[in-house]
Amino acid sequence: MTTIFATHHYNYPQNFIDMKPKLRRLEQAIKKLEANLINADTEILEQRLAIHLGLQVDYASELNPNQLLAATTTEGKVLVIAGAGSGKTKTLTYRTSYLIENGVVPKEILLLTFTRKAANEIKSRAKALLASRTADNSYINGKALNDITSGTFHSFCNMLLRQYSGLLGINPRFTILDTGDSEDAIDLINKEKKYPTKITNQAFPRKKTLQNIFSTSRNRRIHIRELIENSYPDIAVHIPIIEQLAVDFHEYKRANHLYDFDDIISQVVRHLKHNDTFRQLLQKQYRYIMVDEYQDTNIPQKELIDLICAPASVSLMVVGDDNQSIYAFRGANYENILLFGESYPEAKLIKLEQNYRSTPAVLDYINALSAQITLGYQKQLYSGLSIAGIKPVFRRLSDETKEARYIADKIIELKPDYDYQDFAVLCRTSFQSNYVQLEFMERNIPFIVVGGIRFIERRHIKDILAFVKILYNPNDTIAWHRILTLFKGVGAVTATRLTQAINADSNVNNNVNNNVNNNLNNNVNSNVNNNTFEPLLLPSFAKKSPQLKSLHTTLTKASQAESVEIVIERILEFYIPLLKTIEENWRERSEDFRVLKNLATEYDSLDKFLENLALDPPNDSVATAGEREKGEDSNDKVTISTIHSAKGLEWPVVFVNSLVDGMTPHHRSLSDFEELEEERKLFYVACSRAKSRLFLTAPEYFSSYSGYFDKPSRFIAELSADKLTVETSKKSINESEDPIWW
DNA sequence: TCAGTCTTGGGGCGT
DNA sequence: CCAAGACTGA
Repeated sequence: MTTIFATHHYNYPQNFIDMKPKLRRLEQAIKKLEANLINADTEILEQRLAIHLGLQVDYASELNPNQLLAATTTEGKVLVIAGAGSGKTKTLTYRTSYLIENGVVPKEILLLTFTRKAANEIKSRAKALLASRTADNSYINGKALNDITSGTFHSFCNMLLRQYSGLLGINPRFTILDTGDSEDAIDLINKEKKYPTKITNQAFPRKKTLQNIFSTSRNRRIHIRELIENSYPDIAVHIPIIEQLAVDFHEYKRANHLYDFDDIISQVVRHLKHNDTFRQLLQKQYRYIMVDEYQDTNIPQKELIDLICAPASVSLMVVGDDNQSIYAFRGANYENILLFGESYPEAKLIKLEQNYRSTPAVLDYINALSAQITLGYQKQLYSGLSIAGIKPVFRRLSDETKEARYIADKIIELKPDYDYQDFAVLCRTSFQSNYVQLEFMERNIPFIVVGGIRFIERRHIKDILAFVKILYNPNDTIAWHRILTLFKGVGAVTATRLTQAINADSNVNNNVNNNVNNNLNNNVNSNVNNNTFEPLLLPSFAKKSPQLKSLHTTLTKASQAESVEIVIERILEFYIPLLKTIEENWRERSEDFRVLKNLATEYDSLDKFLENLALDPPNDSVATAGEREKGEDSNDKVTISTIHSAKGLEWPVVFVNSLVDGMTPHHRSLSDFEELEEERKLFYVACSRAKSRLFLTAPEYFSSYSGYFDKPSRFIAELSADKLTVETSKKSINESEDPIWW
């Protein structure tokens, strides 16, 4: 095979520990399930549809044979391998409609996805499908679909915890800790406990590392000791303290009605295991379960599904693409999809391989990438298009700025044939989008940024939300701590004491409230008794800062507000003067508050507001949100996105930049076989977003504290040369010679 | 106990 | 290169 680069130039290290035993087990599971592959057999399908002659939707003519097979296979356990662009959402939509048309009660359907957007899309498309044909004598109304339970794993479990709080014996008024909140909590506990963390020269890990260890340990079911010994050997001396801290952290969250992202899933799993009534209730209610993006589930999520689907009578269809598992860093376990046949020996396998997205030239490239992935179900995407299209282009440029300039040039060059919204620039890290953003600003190319530093992670937004959290859950010690330490004169020690004093009070109030009524509805669901904040006024605390009295007044006023928006308004009256004293760019930051207030108008209760911000955070940049307010709401913009955020989307013209070995694949994943495979899949996801044009670019070098990188990405280097066009300033290259730009 | 200064160490993707 | 931690003086 002729590769693009002479391989002797590029010796990419490959010193992995022996993966063979693990790979062999996975291979066997795959092989076993491959034996249960079912293919569209027209005769059988016709029979299947003939039984229901009165169907409103013409499934057979609107779906291809395998899509039809998937949509009409309604019983048992099924894995659908849906390649990129193979009409996965369409298939799920038609399957939903088919279930309803066959008399399945919408309440019995559970649809789990990874983004709320995907869930809503399937539901609303199915609704439209049925509604559009119900003009005459229909027996079904699209509205019935509102009763389908759909959402992300997190929103589903969050709903269960609140709805069944009585049965589960928990307080439904919990608040959700995001990753940053969890880190703060861990730090706080660590400081309070005063464990001997400095007895050796080896520094005690930071809160971020600790949070990561705790989360990974839970999501991958690895004991902390083992995890540290394998992945963080430097800090092994601290294992006993870290293990103790994990216990403390857990108890702290339970005591204060705090749930982090992992708790939301894991606690439901725990209750499902131990509470027979709860488990049977769910098994009885959800008879038809569909799971999207199954390759990205983690162990607790898989357990959740397995527990509900344990009875043979519960129908389960999981859909995914093992080539696109790119979330191992947050605990996703790519083995779930590969071992499906091991969990369900009777399971059937269906494959969707016809691609409706890309031209044959692009498809040829992504099939070649797919072939480089070591492990997975057999698949070969094919196109129905007869025109080959244009091969992907690879271009190397001297640095990141030139790379951005090249992208801008190309967009301007192609603009006559496309709209701005037809272009996307996909970056490995959100940081890399900065160069592109700068260049686009200079060149007046309109753009929207997806992913990256998110709105709710900004300090001032988190501050405001901390006030709201207190009003909702006065036990939210993390929020209290955050607010109290804003004041001059109040530090960690005073904040902790004050928080404890308040907590002692509100715990009493809470217990009373819980026994009486879980559904307080007088105002915006505030859980606050007026005396909850009394400790702020105690002379011993009040003398520390005059702000504490104002805080008391503010919280009391806000707790009586009649809408979420007014709650925010009251908080801002207090907070903005404070912000002026701590941030020079307070004016700039204040812009964000308008966005926050706008968001608030969409909610009529504090819990929905907080819940949605935590579980489905807005990821638009504030710049775009501001423009939208000003009325510049043209959608004709180039998308700049991380590859992760681009999953599931498509554009006619796609640019993937930073294709230097060390950026893509990321240098932190080079020494681990599985992580490297995931990087490869990430590149596969990026390339398979393109419909007709794909541009791959790489700077000459990339240097950072972690090293100097100057080889082109191995993912490009290892492919046969005829799959893409290498573009140079002099047009094409002479294959026998090293081009000057190497 | 707080807050300001010095030092070290970590930097990725996101529900 | 920036942010989080350690140190230190008030």
